[in-house]
Amino acid sequence: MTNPTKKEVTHQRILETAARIIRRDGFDALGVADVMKQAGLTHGGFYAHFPNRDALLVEALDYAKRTSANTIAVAVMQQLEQGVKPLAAYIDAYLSEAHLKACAEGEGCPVAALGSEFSRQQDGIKQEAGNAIQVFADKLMALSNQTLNRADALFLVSALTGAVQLARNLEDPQEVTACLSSTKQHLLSIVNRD
Amino acid sequence: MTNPTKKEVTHQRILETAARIIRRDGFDALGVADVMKQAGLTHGGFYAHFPNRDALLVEALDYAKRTSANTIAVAVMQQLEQGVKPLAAYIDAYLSEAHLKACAEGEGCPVAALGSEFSRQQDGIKQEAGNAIQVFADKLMALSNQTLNRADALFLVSALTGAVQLARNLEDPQEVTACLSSTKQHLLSIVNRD
DNA sequence: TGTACATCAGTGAACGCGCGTTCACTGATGTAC
DNA sequence: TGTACATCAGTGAACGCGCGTTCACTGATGTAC
Repeated sequence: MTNPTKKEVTHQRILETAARIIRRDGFDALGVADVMKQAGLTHGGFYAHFPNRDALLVEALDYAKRTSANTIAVAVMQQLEQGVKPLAAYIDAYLSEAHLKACAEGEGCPVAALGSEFSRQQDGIKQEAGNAIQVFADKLMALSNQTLNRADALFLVSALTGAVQLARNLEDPQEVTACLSSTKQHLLSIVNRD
Repeated sequence: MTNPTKKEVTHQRILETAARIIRRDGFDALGVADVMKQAGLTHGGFYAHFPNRDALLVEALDYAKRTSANTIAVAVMQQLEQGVKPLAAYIDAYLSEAHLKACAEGEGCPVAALGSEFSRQQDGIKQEAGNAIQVFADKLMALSNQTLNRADALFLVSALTGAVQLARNLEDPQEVTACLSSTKQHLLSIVNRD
């Protein structure tokens, strides 16, 4: 792990900016000039970092996948200290208002933020999306101490992402809470059956 | 119900085309010239039917909401004749490979097809989306003979749409089946607890 | 240590293209007498 | 029933604008001797 060059630092900053934009505004909303401007650069330099816009999208999704875990990890840690089981803690954190807010700001789970857009993107994005889902399912299985099988893990992924997405589309705050807590309750009761 | 004018017939055809495009390719992918061409017209005439592109998107989503039920209704009917309970039949049809295919062709449930895009669109779309979710939840409650409360109906909506979305993002056919059948199993067991 | 030159990272003007929108026009349908 | 005119539904050329991409250039950093 040698010191990163100036260019590598800039590259990371562009990625970080792009990862936020695609999660907050969607793939189509990302403009080359816009990303560069938000990263404090001018648009011309973009092609020294990426061959084209498509390549940035793929790298940005990968970056989002690798870093979005952090937001939730903090909340999980807090619960673990209180003796809550790891998987239950994760479910609780994923379905929290804090994660909902993070999503709106482009810092939440990319599967929830972009779930319905993956299938319309270039192959590279579809592959990254597939990988993100695998990683997500693997993490849930690991948190369950391997008591969860793959099919059930996929169910959990779909229920978690579906709930966050639906909650974001409800205007009434009471219904948002109802959707989140109802999902939390059902998933925990399934998970606690060991 | 008087005879529709020629213009009204054309208007419907544009809507039908647009409803398919937005569900198959997303809101951003809909181009005015493209819709008109697919509807057998030239782009110039568009503005005699809609004030602008945004207005078409809203009307098209409304149209999608009103008509997407048909695809599933057929499958539900078949099961009802075999004595399956209405809500169970609906869940089974919604999580079928047939519905997955319909989604890919722009004829499936708009909430599953566009779930992660609603929150980034104009207010009119957000309202239509909110309404589509309400209608969806109401339908599930009606099918359950009102044994389902609103919070649980919202959970079902999120789990159903989440599962279809996730299934569409999995490449491995075995995992697609695993995701769908695992969700089916869990939801039915929740629903059958009456 | 100082000078000359090469490389690096980023700038900003310019391009081509697609898309939403406008508008003058046309051919077909309907209405008045 | 036939003629004259108005309205309707759609056509296609043209516009302005934004966006992805290219490229000649610049100032800063590093290297050779």
